[in-house]
Amino acid sequence: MSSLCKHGRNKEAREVFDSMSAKGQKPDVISYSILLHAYANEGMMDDAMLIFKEMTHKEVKPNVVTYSTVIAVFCRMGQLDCAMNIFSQMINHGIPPNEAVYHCLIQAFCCQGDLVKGKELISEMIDKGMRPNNVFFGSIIKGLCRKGRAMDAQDIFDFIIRIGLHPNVIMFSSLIHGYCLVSKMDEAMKILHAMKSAGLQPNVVVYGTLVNGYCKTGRIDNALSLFHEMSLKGVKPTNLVYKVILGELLLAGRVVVAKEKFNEMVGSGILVSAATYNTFLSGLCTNDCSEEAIMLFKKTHAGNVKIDIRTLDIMIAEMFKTRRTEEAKDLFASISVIGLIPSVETYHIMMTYLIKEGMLDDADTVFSTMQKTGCPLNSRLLNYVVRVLLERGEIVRAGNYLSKIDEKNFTVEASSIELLISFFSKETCRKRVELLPASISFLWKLATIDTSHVSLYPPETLVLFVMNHDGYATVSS
DNA sequence: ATAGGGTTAG
Repeated sequence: MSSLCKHGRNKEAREVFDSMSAKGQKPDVISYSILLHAYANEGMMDDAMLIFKEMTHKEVKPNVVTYSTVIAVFCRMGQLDCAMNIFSQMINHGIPPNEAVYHCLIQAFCCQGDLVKGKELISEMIDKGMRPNNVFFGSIIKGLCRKGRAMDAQDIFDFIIRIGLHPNVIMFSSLIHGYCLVSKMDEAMKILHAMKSAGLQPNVVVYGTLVNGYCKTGRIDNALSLFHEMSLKGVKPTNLVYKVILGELLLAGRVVVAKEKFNEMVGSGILVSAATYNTFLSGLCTNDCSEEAIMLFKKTHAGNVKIDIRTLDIMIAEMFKTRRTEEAKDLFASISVIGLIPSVETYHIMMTYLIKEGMLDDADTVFSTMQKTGCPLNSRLLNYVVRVLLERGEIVRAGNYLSKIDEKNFTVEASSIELLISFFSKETCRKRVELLPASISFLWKLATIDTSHVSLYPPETLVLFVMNHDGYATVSS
């Protein structure tokens, strides 16, 4: 039964359980507890409670594990009063609660109830001779911090120091993270100092948390100085810390420093993830350093720098933007050679730029390749393609992609409709409306009626056309 | 069989 439950096969476990009863065997406390726990784990709280009730009927005495599981069930459902009832019940039945039971309750009271009651229970368990450890408190502090309750986490933190425990690096970093989450960077820094005073050496997670916190609050120079302090202390920044700081530097337009940091990272020999590399490359591009990005990309293929499909997306787009159409096409062609798979985004970039370059047949070829490879089509791509085609006056091709939208039951986005309307409002283009697929061509009349928010078309079929505020057009009759 | 630590994710 135990192994069945472990593999999520609760139904079979239940069958084993039932067959035991059928054979006249009386399931023991452990069997009941296993089943109870399995149900609780799957969120089937009602079934779990039925098992618990069944035990009392069959006169199987719940033990500490059974109670603990039931208490956990109530705590998870946020029914703390019920949890406390079970807690009293077990004490009345002469079963002393253990650490697991206290942990459940304390965690629940601290994170979703009364902090004072939580602390009361902590004192109670200490009085009973149990020594809650750092792991135990760590999860409570994390739970509070996750909810943005850094001050309450601090309260518990101070409390455990008062009762003579020594928080470790992990607990300090949890609390620091808690303050970072609510943008209280000064408080977070106080904790860093407290940590140093306690004789603990901040590690890369602590520094990384703070660097990230400073970045997210726009205090990039503070982030940089911590970054510096970290290196001085011999704490090696990880790829992720670099990613955070590079992203932020480039967002702030600090290209020179970003380049320094990038070179430093590559030079240090750590593995540079594709995500970090992409952050750097796209940051360069948004800071008008496309040429540099392209040069870098061409030389950094090997070594400790990883690439992924997103890297190629960025570079293909950049090559188009810098009029390197052939190189863009070559790069696209090389994707499968490198062993990567183009994403919808890749196809999106290829098609829209090819159309903008007037290479319409190439764009169609890319589209059919996409269909052949089974890459899932999305509405955004089709709408985008329709718009760039319309902008070039390519009605027939736009019509083809509009039919695809229809076929797939996607929505024609409001901006696509707007473009259709403004295109066909031009006297010279009006007649070309018949080049559109029938399902779409009705739109041209809209242009002559009303292009604002609500229009009625055509009067004889009463079709209501509404431009939603979320940017989608809906047509209903 | 019960509770059960940390930072950044296009």
